[in-house]
Amino acid sequence: MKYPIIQFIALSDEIRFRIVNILKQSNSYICECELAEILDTPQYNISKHLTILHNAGIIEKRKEGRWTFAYISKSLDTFMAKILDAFIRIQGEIIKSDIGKASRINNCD
Amino acid sequence: MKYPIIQFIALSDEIRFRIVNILKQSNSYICECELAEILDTPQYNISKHLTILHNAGIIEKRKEGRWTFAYISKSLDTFMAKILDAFIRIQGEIIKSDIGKASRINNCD
DNA sequence: ACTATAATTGTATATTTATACATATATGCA
DNA sequence: TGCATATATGTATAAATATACAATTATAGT
Repeated sequence: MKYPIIQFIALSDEIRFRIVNILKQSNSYICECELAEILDTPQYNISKHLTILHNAGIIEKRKEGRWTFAYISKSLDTFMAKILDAFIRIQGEIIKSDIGKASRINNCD
Repeated sequence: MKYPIIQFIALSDEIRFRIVNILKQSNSYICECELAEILDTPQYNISKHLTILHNAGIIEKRKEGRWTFAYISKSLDTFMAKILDAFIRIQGEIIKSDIGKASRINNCD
């Protein structure tokens, strides 16, 4: 792939976009199993989507015991963070849901 | 589709991303046949991709005689324009090509 | 060691998407 | 009218992607 569209590909799937939205809006790191519950999809599905998001540099993973927590990449280029900020803010009306269902959430830092 | 990912889908294809890149960097409107030449792909392919980009609100079309000129949507939400600006600028090193091949180009306004 | 939970990975299937091909429409000009 | 150019569209195929299923690894607690 010659052109840098990997981030757009990563965000062009509804489940992946919702994952990013949840992580961004909650400003937390959330474990995989929790995402599976919130998004009502099998855990292996989340696992594969997280890999795609991670390869695009959008999220990071942190393993703690049995859990793998995902969070928005801190080393994410500023521009990409701004893109996500702007996009989520502007489209906010439509994507307000998904937040508030999570219990196994930790604040970042 | 519940979540607003239509723009990401539109930009997640290499040919479509290159079309947008060409239109943005040239700041012009370019006819479909020219895009087909530049991108070395059949005309019907460009036609279908332009439809997808148009439906996502990213480009507009203007018909003049036999030609259909495409250009970056002027009514495009500011945030989306900024997203594209930022993305293309930052990734610029990789996507400098494609520009300069076009002959049937008109300046916007 | 055993069990339960969380995550990962490989493969197979289903779905989606892009492309190829054929054809149709529309315009401009001789 | 006839012909060339530019675009659009319907359908079929090929390619890519997401999902389902099965099996495996890893960790924590009993």
